[in-house]
Parts: sequence; structure tokens; C-alpha cells
Amino acid sequence: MPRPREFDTKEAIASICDQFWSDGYEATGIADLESATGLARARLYSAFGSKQEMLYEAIDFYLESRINVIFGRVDDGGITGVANFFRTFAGIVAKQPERAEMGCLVVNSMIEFGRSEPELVARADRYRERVRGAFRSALERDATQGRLAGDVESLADLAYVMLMGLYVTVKGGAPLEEINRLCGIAIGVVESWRVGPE
Amino acid sequence: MPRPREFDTKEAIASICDQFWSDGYEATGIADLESATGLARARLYSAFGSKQEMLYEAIDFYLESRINVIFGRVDDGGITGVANFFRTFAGIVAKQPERAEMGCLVVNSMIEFGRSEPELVARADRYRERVRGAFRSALERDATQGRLAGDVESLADLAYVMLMGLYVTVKGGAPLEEINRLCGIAIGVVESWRVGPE
DNA sequence: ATTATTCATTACCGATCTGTCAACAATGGG
DNA sequence: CCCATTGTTGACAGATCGGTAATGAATAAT
Repeated sequence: MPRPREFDTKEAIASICDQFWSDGYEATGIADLESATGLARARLYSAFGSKQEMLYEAIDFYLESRINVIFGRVDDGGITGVANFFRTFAGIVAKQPERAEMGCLVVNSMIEFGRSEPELVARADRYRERVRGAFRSALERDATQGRLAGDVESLADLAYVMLMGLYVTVKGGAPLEEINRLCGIAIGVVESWRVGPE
Repeated sequence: MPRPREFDTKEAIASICDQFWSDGYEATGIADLESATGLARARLYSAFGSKQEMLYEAIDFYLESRINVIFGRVDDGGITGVANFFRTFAGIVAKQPERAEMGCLVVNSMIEFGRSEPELVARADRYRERVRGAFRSALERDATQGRLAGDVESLADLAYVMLMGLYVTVKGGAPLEEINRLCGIAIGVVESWRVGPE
């Protein structure tokens, strides 16, 4: 058996993920990844092979960790769960602006690369399915009780589209009051899906 | 009087705009701008000063030319005008996919730089105001006739958010059928704002 | 203890990046 | 015609980019 690696790969990927998330792929140099992880470049390359591969791993990490944290509470929360998700979103924008302005790693990467990289397109597909799936399963509950005005899939899609619009706007540095207004509108839309007495 | 410049600055900016629009800022090298404009690098630098300045001018050009083309028909079209805008959007995605996948230059730049560059944040502000303004003035017509279910500003904001969500999704390389579905949902939302007989 | 294997470290590579400089060309005014 | 001013040109500079080769250290099986 050979010499064991002295650092935790997952930990490194988490740091790399943060770096790409906050600065983007092109704007991030290997030197940035070195200081983010505390590892020399050759160590990163021996572990991951290339900068692109590091991004792929970072997105995979993001998909399996962050996304679950973000959407975990939505899953069986019904209409209220979806609305609360947007309320939480507004709260993060207000209280952790630096964090909010990082936007979403997948969205950022989608914009940076477009459909030029199949590896990223596939992950973007998974991301959308994940987000829409969370909204769908939340709405399913109310739908089976006849409390949902509309079909689950369409409303989940609409929630997804609104969320993407918010991500872009926040990342673009829109003033807080404008973002709050937009979040309020999204919440109003979601609440309007309710049928019957609360 | 000195020697006159042998190329049209506006024309050069238009080409530069296209280049940044399709490939993004970081991914575009000066060499790309040379072949896009047909001008040697020193000519570009003597005319515009720096790569950043070229982006600023490109966005200004985009704001004053492209945007008007895109949103020109919306301005006084009422609810129908807004709905038709989304129909046109879906049509472009279907018939000119390469074009559609370029997304929006301002949105792309917003994501690439975040709020790190005040010059860009200001232009992003103008962009949002332009888009929301177009939707507002379209809806105003129906509102004054009591044909609008909701207040103009909120519905214009919602249209804006949905559009941003669509831009991101298209740019991310989502399959055509998915985009068509999302566009259909947006159109349905807009149409639902109608009050009274058609 | 020796050895095979992998990890860690340092220095470095060629390519590419943005930006510039010096020499030359072209213009209009004196 | 000469001059001042600006545009054009091609080569080049300095920095940074992603990526790698070589050497030495650490491990576990033999």
C-alpha cells in the first residue's frame, strides 16, 4: 500500500466549490484554488486532473449537499412550503447579502458556459429537475386534497422560473428594496394558488 | 487637422457587442475582437482604451439599439403585447437556437461580474428599468380601461422575473420542449391578467 | 531493511493574456 | 512645401494562465 493522501478530498472540493461559486470559473485562477484549499497546485492536479474536472466535482458537490440544504424544507410543505422558501430567500438577501450575491453555482456556470460543455448541460438538467421536483412534491400534497388551483407541474415550473429570475436579479446587484418587492410578488403568486379555506 | 480614422466606431462597437454577447467577457480575447472587427489590437486600444471600456460601450450600444428592437413592439400592445412578446421569444428559441442561446448581454454580464463593477451595476439598473418600463407601459393601456386584474407595476415585475428565468434556462441549454412548456406557462400567466370580455 | 507505490514540494514550462511602443503614413493648415 | 497632429502597423513586453516534470518523503508489503 502506498503513501496515503494527507488531505480530505471532500473538504477540498467544498472549498473549491465556494471559490467557483463566489468568483466564477474563468475569474478563478489556480492560485485562488490554492489559497482556498491550502493545497499546492500539483496536489490539486494529482487529485482532480484539471481545472474543468474541479468544476464538475464542485457542481456535483453543490448538487448533493447545498441543494438538499436549500430545498430540504420545501419537499412536503405544500403551498406554504413553497411560499416560505421564497420568504427565506428574501431573508437571506436581507441578512446575508454577500452570500445572496453569490447566486447559484449552477446558474452561474450555466450562463458562463452556455451549452458548449455537455458535462455542464447534463448537470444543469439535473439541477432543474431537482428544483422543479422539490416544488412539485411540495405542491402534490395540497393537490391531492383539492387545495391547489392549477396542475402541479405547471405551478412548479412557474415557481422555478420565478426563482431563476430572482437569482439573476440578486446577482446583478439590484437594490434590496427592489428585490424585496420581487420576492413579495413571487410569494403573492404562490399564495394565490391556494383553493378553499386556509 | 490630423489624419482621419479609417473605420466607423459604431460599426466596430456593434461587432464587439456581438462578440461579447455570444462568448462572454472573460472568454473573449483581444484576438477575438480583432477578428470580429477586422481591426488590429492597437487600433482598438487607441479608440477605446481598454477591454473593459469596450464592454461598457458594447453594453451601451446594446441598450440603445438591441433593446429597442426587442421591446419596441411591446410598448403599447397591452396584455396582448406582453403575451406576444413571450410568443416571439418562444419562436426565436425554436427557429434561431444559436441566437437564443446567446441569451441577453446584460444578463450574462450581470452574472459574470456580479456587483463588483459599479459601471456594470448602473447599466444593469438601467436595463431592468427599461424592461420593466416596457411591460408597464404596455399594461397601462389595459389598466386604464379596467381590463387588468392587478396593479401595473406588480404585473410588469412578474413579467420581468419570468423573462429572466427564461433567459437563464435557455442559456443553460434546456431542451426545446421544456422551454416551450415554460414559455406557455408564462403566456398563460400573462393572459390570466385579462379582466372582462376579450 | 528493502522495495514498490503513491503523495508532496518546488521549480518550471510554453502558451496566452492584456496592453504598449516606436516607426511610418496620411491628413490639413501655414 | 513643411509641419503638427493623429491614425496605422507590427513587433514586443510583462504578467499570468493552466499544467507538468523531477526530486524527495512516507507508507505497507515483503
